[in-house]
Amino acid sequence: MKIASWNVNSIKARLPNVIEWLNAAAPDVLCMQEIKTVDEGFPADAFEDLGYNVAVHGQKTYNGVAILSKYPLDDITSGLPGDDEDEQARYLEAVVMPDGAPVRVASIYLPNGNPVPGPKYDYKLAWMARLIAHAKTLLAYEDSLVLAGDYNVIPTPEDVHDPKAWEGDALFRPETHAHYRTLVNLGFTDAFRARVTQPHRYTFWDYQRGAWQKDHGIRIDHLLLSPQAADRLGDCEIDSQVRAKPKPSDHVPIWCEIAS
DNA sequence: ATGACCACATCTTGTGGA
Repeated sequence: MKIASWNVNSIKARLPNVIEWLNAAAPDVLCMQEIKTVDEGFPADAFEDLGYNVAVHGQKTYNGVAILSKYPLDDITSGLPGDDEDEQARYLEAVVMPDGAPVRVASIYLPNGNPVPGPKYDYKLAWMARLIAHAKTLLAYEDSLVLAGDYNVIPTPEDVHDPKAWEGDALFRPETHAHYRTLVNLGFTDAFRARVTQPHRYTFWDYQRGAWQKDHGIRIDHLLLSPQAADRLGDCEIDSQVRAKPKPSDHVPIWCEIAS
């Protein structure tokens, strides 16, 4: 099963790009982030026409996540558990059954957290703490689990063009790294790093300052695998060339294969 | 040339993104 994650930065602005990529890459599952629309505004028909089932957790203007799947989507959870007051649509989870064995998939849009310090950074760290707590629950199921999404975390200095320029940023701060390591150390495998050791491979290039042309990027979109999924990991790649298309998102898709 | 983006809202400018 091929599973992908892509922060599309508005599904309405990006629909042609997303359809073109789906036709070329043919993932079985696509987790999308920053769809920037309510559920009713999501172009589900366009994806159903391509053979996908659709689950959406939308929000007006900001955030919003979705999952497309060639297989039916069951046991759907909308919103990250742990805070009933949290209105932001940043988490959607579902179970797919490609061949009799369940694969649980989550589409994650982790808060950016800038500026630091401030309430946005406090929210980021609190959100990460909730994700850690929920991930513990999910790992206890001992099924294949893929936490896919835009983590807004640059894991190491090798994952950014100019580490010095990012010192103190919410994506690269020590507290951010500590939370991210706590999550990974629950037993997850970073699918990309399990397959590609080459440094300076990125999933995001800013629209500004010619970042794409200069390859000034950051690696912040990640596929975290439970042990059961990691045991079945095949290829993992970043489809960087998507960034060179007309009207691109500032993020590109990352995908991996999970064998049956 | 030391700058340069993009998407959304009900808008001609501010906010948010990373």
